[in-house]
Amino acid sequence: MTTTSSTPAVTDLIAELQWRGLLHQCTDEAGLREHLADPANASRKIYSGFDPTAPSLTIGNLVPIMLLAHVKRAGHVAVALQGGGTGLIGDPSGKSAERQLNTADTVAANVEAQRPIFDAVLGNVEGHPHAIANNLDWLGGLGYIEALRDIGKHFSVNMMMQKESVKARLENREQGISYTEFSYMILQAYDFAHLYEHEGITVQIGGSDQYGNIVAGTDLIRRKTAEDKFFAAKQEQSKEAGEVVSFSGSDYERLAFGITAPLVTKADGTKFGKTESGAVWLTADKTSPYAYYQFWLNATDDDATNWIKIFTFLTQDEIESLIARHAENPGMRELQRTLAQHATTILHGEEAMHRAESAGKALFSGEIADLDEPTLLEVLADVPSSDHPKADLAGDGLDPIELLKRASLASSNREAREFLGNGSVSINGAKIDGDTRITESHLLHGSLIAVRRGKKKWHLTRWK
RNA sequence: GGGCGAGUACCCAAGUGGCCAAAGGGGGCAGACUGUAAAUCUGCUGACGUACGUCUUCGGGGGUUCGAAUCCCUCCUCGCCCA
Repeated sequence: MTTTSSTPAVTDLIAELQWRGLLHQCTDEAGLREHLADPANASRKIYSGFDPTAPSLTIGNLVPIMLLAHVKRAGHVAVALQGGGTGLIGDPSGKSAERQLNTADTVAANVEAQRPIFDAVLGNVEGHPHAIANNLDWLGGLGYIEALRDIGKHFSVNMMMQKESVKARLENREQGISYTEFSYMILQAYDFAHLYEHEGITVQIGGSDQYGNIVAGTDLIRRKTAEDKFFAAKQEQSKEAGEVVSFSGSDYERLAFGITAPLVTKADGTKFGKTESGAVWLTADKTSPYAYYQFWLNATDDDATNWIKIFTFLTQDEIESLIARHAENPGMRELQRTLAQHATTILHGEEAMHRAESAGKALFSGEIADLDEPTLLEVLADVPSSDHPKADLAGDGLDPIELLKRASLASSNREAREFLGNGSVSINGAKIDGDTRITESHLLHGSLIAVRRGKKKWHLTRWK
């Protein structure tokens, strides 16, 4: 699906981000508009950085990835920068306490584990092929003396202490901040400068908590790179024209730009991307496509209204009419369903989305008894399972209390009785009570019994 | 270093000798309703037992008492005030 057609899906990146609610701050909006619209440079290179603090990324990190996707759709080149070097230091932004340093091996493994996520999301977006870089490639060999002389000289400690990420920690006497984390900003700024110099990357995007780091980068570029290249060119140009050399403020600003996206929130004020069972991850090993689909499907009306703009590529018209239809008949939950379908497809592909969708339909209706064996196994693929001897079902059969304990759906006899008394247990979709004996007649396809407790907790038992 | 105050279950919080496995709220689990929602209502919520019950728990340790979350001693932690 990757194409390089001359007419991009999105003609104005800034406007696109704006209506989607993805534009929070910009270092120089007018300048950036001009920069992106320059017909001589139709394709700008734009990057966002990702911290390898875990072997996967969470749904919160999806926002800057979606920003990169829009970059690509707008005909520019999207670059995902993995922080294999900066991850060894630790970003204090948004952190109230000093962090435990990860080992180099852990960081390297995390970088590897996160990489497929970028290909998964960006790979299917039309536009110029995206790129993935790792800042360990240039930070790893950076000498301390060299860094202090070439980079550190451009940073005022006074300015650094004013940055929100640092200030918060300086004001907190309990926590403080180590020199290591204090220096993080310098490294991230250096990344931008390096990418600017060597790769021609001119725009950095990120979450709103990254604004300080991003500005540090544009500042460094102005001080470091600009003084050599830009002004030499300008001087040459002026000499030819016989003019007196002069620099205006805007000359400085037009070199590199930063955009941030707002922090995605939930209408009820709780943290976005958390469920009862923890964070929502972007890899199937940590959050299955089924669970991922369910996360989006369970969005409230207000949240779905905001999120569908952020996490799908549907057009403004499509979204507006969808929201209108939803307002007429909210019970249909077409809005949530569309969000879940598109978001799941973007990350896990269409096939996985369909599987997740039909699994959800079967599991929530409870109508699984009539499914053929392959379908049943597929529907229950993400559900915990266990093996048991078939002989236990012979004769009188098995006590349902025992079954619940074996399926880890109850932790004691007392609890099991409570659930059975509540009418919250069903087998193969049919409710049972404490008197129901589990026998061979309950077996589906000769070897399977699906147990459900409550609405959402399933367990598959296999009998041999 | 001195003075005062506080530490109770997953969290907040009441309880100041027996009626305390410990009020109330939150959270959690489950049921009804519903849109796999929100709101609402109901039940459960230390553990184990069908149950009269048994065991463990009110910062740690020790003591007084027939009996302690509650009284005494001591230690620890936190907060506020003074040095």
